[in-house]
Amino acid sequence: MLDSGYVRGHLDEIETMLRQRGAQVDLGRFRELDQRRRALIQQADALKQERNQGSEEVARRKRGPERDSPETTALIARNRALGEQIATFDAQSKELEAEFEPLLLSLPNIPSAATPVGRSAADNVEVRRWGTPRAFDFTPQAHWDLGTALGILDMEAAARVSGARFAFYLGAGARLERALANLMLDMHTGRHGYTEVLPPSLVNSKSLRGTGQLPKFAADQFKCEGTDLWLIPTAEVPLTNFFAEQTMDAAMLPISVAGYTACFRSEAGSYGKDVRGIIRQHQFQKVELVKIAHPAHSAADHEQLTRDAEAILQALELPYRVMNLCTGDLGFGAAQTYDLEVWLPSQGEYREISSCSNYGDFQARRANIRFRPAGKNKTELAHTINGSGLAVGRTWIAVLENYQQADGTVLIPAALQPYMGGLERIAPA
RNA sequence: GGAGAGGUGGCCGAGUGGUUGAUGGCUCCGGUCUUGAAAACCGGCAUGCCCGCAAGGGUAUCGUGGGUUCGAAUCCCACCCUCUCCGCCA
Repeated sequence: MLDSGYVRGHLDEIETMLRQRGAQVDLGRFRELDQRRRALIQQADALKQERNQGSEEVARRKRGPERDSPETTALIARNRALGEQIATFDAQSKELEAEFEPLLLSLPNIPSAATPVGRSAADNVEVRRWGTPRAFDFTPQAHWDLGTALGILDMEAAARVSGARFAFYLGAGARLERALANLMLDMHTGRHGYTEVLPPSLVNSKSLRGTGQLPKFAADQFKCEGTDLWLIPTAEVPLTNFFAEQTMDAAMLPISVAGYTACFRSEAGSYGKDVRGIIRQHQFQKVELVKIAHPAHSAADHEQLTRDAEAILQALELPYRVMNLCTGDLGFGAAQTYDLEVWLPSQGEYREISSCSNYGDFQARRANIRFRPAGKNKTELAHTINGSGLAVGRTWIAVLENYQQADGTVLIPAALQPYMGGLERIAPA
């Protein structure tokens, strides 16, 4: 969420920003509601002041000889009348807030200066590249063919049991998922200084509002019928909201947490080539990294978190590149985002496997995440940063496709073998 | 799920209708003292919104939402959460 006073003072700038994002938001409506709202507040507050002074006067009289004088009675009557006027104003105010607040909550974050201006993913800027895509002397298979033939992936069963966009992982396939998650968590907690957190998979709507999924993106989430509970679309939601309504000591920043969870996204619709396989699922597993940062250091912390995610790809020896997302491709709440894209041989291109974003104070303002600067008593909004470290399902795909052999077997990357009970190769059962 | 107790500021903890945004303590910040530190002492220390260049002023907030009242942290209702006991369960 943006600061409403800031928006008021920077309408032109915000308009430019929205255009660069390709967003459609009616700022004229904002201006109108904001003006009416402030006028209403001024009138109501003036009446409330009058009433409060009246009540104090009544209290004073009640203690003295005038306690039941006609003047006192008249004063009480006048206050009652004021109360009725105030009630009218408050009702109007409430109605107006019901439109104003969602409008404010639906404004996306302002891209940071480090974010390139552009229309779409085609305008994202490549920052660096690691590894070289392997040269195949045979036509590499897609992960769904490989996985099905190896008996480690069963999408037909998932369609019967759950529906489209779910998967069963079997045998070495299930183990591979678990091994990847363990490798990632071990590296992040052991070498990168993150504290492991196992959060709830269901959160309330307040938390989703805190991280920015609500109110705008309700349709992308799964909600549990008859409750205020939602399946988390990413561990970012519980991990970030863990710090909601909290005031951190500046000396503790940045706070780094990592969690492995299932993620649930409704994402109903068609995605071209992604309708096949497990690139896009209603449920996938992910290791998520979250940092609560000092505003002065959040850019550096964002870089570090991105490097931490990259370290996993390097450990697995998977070729990837880092993209600095342009304004047109930037997520709703992000000020700057680095996407990590892993090489997928069957598609002959780099595909997103992690998204590392600095949110600035956008989420912190919604969730009220504060810190107390050293030497000061005043608290300030913290910055929040998060990123996948990594999306385990897509890492599973990358391992299968990049390590496949001509005979249809898949070699296990050296770093992963200890997590696979020493298994060096996945072959048909 | 049932019964009981309770939710107050960064933390602990007073406060059952009228200078209570809230006593006191702790933490923290500034200062005095000290070679330095500690201790002691003095002062300061919640947040949102509105007006204001600012100083400052106003308003709202004692789990959340309603209600009663001239006036609510205090009374009433609903909901949420925590704790204790029971039930159920991995």
